[in-house]
Formats: sequence, structure tokens, C-alpha cells
Amino acid sequence: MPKDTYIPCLLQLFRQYGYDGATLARISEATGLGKASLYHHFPGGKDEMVQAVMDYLERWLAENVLPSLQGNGTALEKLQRMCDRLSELYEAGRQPCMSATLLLGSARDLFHARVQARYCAWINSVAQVLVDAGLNSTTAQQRGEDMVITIQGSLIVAQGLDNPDIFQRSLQQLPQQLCRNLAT
Amino acid sequence: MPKDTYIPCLLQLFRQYGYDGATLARISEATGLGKASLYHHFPGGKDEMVQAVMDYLERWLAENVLPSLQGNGTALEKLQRMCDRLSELYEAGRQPCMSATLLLGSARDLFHARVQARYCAWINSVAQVLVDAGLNSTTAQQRGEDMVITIQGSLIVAQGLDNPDIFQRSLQQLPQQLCRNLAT
DNA sequence: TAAACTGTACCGTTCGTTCGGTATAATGTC
DNA sequence: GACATTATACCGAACGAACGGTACAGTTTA
Repeated sequence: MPKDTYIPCLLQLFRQYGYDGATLARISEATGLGKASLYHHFPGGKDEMVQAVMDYLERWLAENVLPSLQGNGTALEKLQRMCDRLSELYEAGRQPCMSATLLLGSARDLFHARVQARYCAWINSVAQVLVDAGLNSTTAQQRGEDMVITIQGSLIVAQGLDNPDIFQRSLQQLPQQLCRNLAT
Repeated sequence: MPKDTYIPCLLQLFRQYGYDGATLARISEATGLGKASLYHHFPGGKDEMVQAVMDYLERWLAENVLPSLQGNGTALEKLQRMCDRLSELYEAGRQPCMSATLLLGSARDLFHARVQARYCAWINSVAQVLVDAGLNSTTAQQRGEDMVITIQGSLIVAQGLDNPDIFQRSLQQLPQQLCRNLAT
């Protein structure tokens, strides 16, 4: 059984419980694997599990999100495609973002650098789309930041109010918001 | 020494480390009180500490944020005053929001109801200001949600990128964003 | 048979919590 | 004024449970 099998399950746990809250007991129960088996697949323990999940997410983003930004069509269409993919990733607002949870507690020191790099890359990708559409780079950068802000914020509010629709609505309005005052 | 003395310190810990990450050892070190002394002030343990901090925050909001929405002036001025207060609360983007951290891990079951109530109250207060300014209630409600989304999101991104300026910029643009297409 | 995998028992540490007790200052009693 | 009592604040030491992690023998699989 390849170890990728357990990654989605681990993702689910870490983004729901956070690093400190995702105990080995819970992981063992959720995966159906004993502790020995977990340490066979992930000799580095919880750290390595999180790293593996981040590897998985980076691959997923590279294969799903970035291509949707680089395909054909207007900037608006590209961003709409991206949002569709993100809705899958976050299960329509029912699941929190793991990167955000990793900014808390003991996890921060361990993973902050990597989270920071991912946010930067994501923001830059979106900014590039807007620059290509004719926006100046400063504004494009700001709107890239605004995208991540809206995603993260609406996930939190959706969790807080126990209402995924809030995420869906935000996501639906987001592309037009990012493309406002744009010629094409 | 009244127990309110330790509340700001506890707030700092819980919003930085989360419920699971804010261990009694850390709390003891930060407050300078022995573990046993902590149980003298908070017989209910960590739960009671969090509740006390939430009490404190609700009082703070009632005394600082809500009045700024109910004073004189246009909707824009009211919202700007509110944002100034929020910037204090989150220390200009350097501190995360405790409500958001309490949505994770073992804390969720314990505090979700109260967090939900606070978000609702906050959204409704802002929506009311916009309704008074002539906006229809559906749109006003959405913009209230958008406010919390922007606050929470920009706090996360500011943490993730280690750059509080992002929070400051979002907060500065927020009032005009909420008041767009408004007569007064 | 060799390698991959797993169940069980265990390690030292840290968790939240509790107990017994001390120091100090205020309050009541004579 | 002298003394006993009480309330408040605090702490060292220890509790059982759970933590992350390991050692190893046994089982499955190719």
C-alpha cells in the first residue's frame, strides 16, 4: 500500500485539529493504522506527516490550480477556473485551510517558512495573470493578496458561522472583484 | 491581585498558541504564577481561563467597538472609527484573532457556540449601520459578512507572510469598500 | 526466503489537575 | 492593645492519563 493512500486522511486531520490537536491516537484511529505502521511509513513522525501532506498539496496545486491560470481565455475566465478548483480543495467551504492552522502553536516555528513561500507563490501567480491583462504590477500584487485574504477569511467565517454558503458566495464574487476596472 | 490582571496575558497566549498549544506550563511561565496558583484564580482550569478572556473581549467590544458604530457621523466615519479600534485590538496586525484559533481542535466543541454568537452580533451591528445609511438589508448583511471575512483573512495573511502592513492596508480600504454605491 | 508490514508492549516526557501547606494581611474578640 | 480567626494569594510536589516515539517478534506478501 503506497503511503500516498493515507495523505488525504492526514490532510483532513491536520486542517481540522491543527498540529497540536492531531494526536497520534486520532491519526491511528482515522487511518486504521497502528502506531508502528505509521512510523514505518513516516519514520520522522508527525513532522514528516505534515511535510508529506504539504508535498501532496503543492503537487495538487501545481497540477490543478496553476494550469487553470495559464490556459486560454480572459483573466476573468482563468480566475473563475481557479476558484472552481479551490472549491474542490476546501470541499465547498466545509474544510479549513491547513496552511492557516499551521500558523498556530508549536507548529509555527516548524512550518512557517514553507507556508510563507506557498502564499507568496500563489499571490504572484494571480498577480501575473492580472499584469498580463494590463494591470500595473503594484495593484496586481495587492489584488493577489486580496484573493488569499478573501479565501482564508471566508473559510474562517464559514467555519465560525457553520455555514459553507458564505465561502461559496465569496468565491463566486471573487473573480469579478479581482478583475474590476480591467479592459479585457 | 485581581484576576483581571492576568487576562491580557492569557489572551496573548490563547490567540498565539491556540487552545491545545497554550499549555499550563506556558501559561505559568507567562503569568509568573505557579500552576497551583492558576487554579486558585480559575478553579475551572483552562476552560474557565478561555471563558474569562471571552468575557473580557465581549466587554471590550461593547465599550469600544459598538459605541463607535452608534455615535454621530456618516456610515463611512463610523466604520472608520471601528477600524481604528480593531487595529488596537489586533495590535496593528501583529496578533491573530482568538475566536479564529478557537475554531480548531478540541476547542471547537467547547467554544463554537459562543464564537458563532459573537460573529453574528458583530455582523449585525455593521449591517445595521449600512441599513441606516439606506442600503437594503440583504446587501447590508453580505457586507457585514465581508467585513469579518476581510478582517480574519488579512490577519491570517499578515501572519503567514510575516508582514503586518497587509492587515493595515486591508483595514484602511475596508470602510470605503463597505460603503461603495452609498448615497451618504 | 527476503522484504514489507503490523500488533504489542513499553519508554521517558509532558499533559491538566489536585493536594497539602505557607506567608501575609485583614477582621473579629476580649 | 493582644490575641485568635479568617480570607486571600501563592507554591512545591505529586497524581493518573495521555503524549510522541521505539524495540521487537510475528505475520503477510511477492
